[in-house]
Amino acid sequence: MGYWLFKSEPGCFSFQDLQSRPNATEHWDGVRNFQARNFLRDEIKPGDRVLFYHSSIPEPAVVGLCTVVREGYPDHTALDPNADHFDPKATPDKPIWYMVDVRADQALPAEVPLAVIREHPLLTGMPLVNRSRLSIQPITEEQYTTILQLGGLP
DNA sequence: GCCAACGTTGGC
DNA sequence: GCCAACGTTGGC
Repeated sequence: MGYWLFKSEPGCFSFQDLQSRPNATEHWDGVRNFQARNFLRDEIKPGDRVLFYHSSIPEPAVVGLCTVVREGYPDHTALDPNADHFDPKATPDKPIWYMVDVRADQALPAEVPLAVIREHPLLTGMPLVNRSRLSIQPITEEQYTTILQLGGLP
């Protein structure tokens, strides 16, 4: 099973937004970065665990837990001229961009702020610390379980 | 609002 | 294929 961290600006799409969706599921669309695309298309599988991270706010933090419910498939918003992340180079035959579907599991009892992650000896290898701009990040099982403990889960 | 990091674009 | 210019992200 894989472990991942997905970033989102809560003003755009928050963990609470995800929880409020039918069945708490949503398409994770709009990713327009090739490295993140490769993870979405090739590596992220149903059942993988995801940490939901809120970025670009005064105290950025991991706030909730999700599970992947559908593996990568073409992100049709790239084909829609009226969509925010329209890409004129994408076609139905060569969609370029991919998305997965995720389901919210639960909010962490306590948010885990970036400042805490930076200082924790087991977490300094997380991409958040060195590659903060990558929007879909692979993490280890140890990093995942450590964040859960910091967030108040057994 | 600033700035560092880094990804993308385009000229050659 | 290189590299400078430019745009975006995201922490502070």
